[in-house]
Amino acid sequence: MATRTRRSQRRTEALSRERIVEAAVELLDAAGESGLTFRALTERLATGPGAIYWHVANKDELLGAVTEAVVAATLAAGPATSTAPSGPARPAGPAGPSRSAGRGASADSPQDAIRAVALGLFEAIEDHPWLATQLALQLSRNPWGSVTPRIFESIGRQVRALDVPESSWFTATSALVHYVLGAAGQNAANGASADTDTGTHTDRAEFLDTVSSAWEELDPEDYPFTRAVADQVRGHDDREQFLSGLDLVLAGITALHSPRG
Amino acid sequence: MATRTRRSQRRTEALSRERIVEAAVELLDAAGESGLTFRALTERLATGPGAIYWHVANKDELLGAVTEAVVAATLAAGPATSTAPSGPARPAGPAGPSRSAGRGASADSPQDAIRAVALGLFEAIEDHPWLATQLALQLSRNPWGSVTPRIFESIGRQVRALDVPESSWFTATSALVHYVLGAAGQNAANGASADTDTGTHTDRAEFLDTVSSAWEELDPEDYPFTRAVADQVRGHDDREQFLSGLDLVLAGITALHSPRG
DNA sequence: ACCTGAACACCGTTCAAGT
DNA sequence: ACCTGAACACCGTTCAAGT
Repeated sequence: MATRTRRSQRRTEALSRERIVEAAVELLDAAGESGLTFRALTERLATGPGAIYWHVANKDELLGAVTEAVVAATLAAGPATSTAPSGPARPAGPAGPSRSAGRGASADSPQDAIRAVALGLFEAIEDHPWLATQLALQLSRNPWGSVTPRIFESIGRQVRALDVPESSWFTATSALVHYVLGAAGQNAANGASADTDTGTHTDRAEFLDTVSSAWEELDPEDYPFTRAVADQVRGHDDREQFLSGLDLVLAGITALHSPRG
Repeated sequence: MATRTRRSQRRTEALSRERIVEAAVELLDAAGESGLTFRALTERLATGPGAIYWHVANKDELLGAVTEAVVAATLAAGPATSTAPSGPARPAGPAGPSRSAGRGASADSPQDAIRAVALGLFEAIEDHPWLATQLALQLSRNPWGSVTPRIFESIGRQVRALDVPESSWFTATSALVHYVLGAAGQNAANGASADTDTGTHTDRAEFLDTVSSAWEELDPEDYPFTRAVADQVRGHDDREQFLSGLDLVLAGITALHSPRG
């Protein structure tokens, strides 16, 4: 239920690949991965399945197109021009005071530029939790598609600007991309995670609390580290945590490669 | 076709959760994610769906159990008892002094221990490509399950041994875990990747060649970096590449935290 | 307690037919 | 060229019924 927003312009616009992709994003955002079905799509677009299949080969291709569209928009725009009122702002968190601070102004150092790209992807995944899985699939299964090169390029250019020797470009860029996508993805699904056998989590704080508590109850013999770390899970600010990890990888790159530590 | 291996002990053993998990792993290994269906499972186990549902709540729980079983076996065993010397040792980055070297002998430094755990997961994903996606899902959607703590613990203990200050345990361990899972996952699907609109790839060398060629044909204006890096993709050794990236993250950790660089 | 198997609701995809 | 919509094969899941 509740999946019946807009249904206005039935035949105002003709069907097109773009309109299909747009509708698919809306369905994914509203109901997650399982919300995107050809049934729901035909209903929303007021057509039959055949019409959609004329513009798109199959569901996999549609998911690819959807992912590419969101990534392209993200990397073109940079991080949050923060789309106005999407929910109750951000949890704010104790986070850093200034940090990359600069909103409008483009980053000045390569490190800052990488942070900006990373934050852009982080926020895109935050807004579209389904994106994490799709990106992982694109990266591994379809590296010749356009989304992998796009992400690689936007981060790799800055790696080059870091004066990393060319022989290490691929390794350094890969490490950054894997961290960014992994960490952002982990953060993602939490927000909208549905019910599970453990209970139902409405908001993120409660979710983290559940995780933290579960970890604290692990066997002290087998899980001393995880137990010790459980408390850090509870209070942490996601964005902060994400950027700290990124700085770790950046530090590794400069430590191994930079002329000057 | 060809999915009809063993069908011997129809009623030799009673149905059990373990037998179901075992059969599920076999199906996943043989035919990938889409190969695991309750139909195929009932056929292989010579029962009806109801019997399976008596031991397992639903497909998600089954996938969770399957993932946990493989991870538990992997982390208990350590990396490849296996497959002889694959490739020329390590690139010997400038990093640590002695490097691991040791095969049989359990790792001596925390870095080596982390490399061992990482390699174990790398190889598990290599053997079970479907594991990459499942692990990502477990990490993000189900961190209170047992697989997340298990991975976290095995890597985190070594982070602690690295004399990282406690306030950074979570960040450092997260960065490592994300890198390991992301990089191993990227490597994974390639091996068995089926056909796509670009063609059909039987073996890995051909796959990499396709990717490399596709990247070389990108617009020089928009993708200078990716084009420049395309060649490195072709020749590289996966394991090598994987360990280099890991060393990058390790270098970042020691650079930021270690009493001694 | 454990298993059977028919049945249900739903899914991606096809295709002859229309305009 | 673009769209319709019935139909197909298949899926996860349920449940009355058996032992």
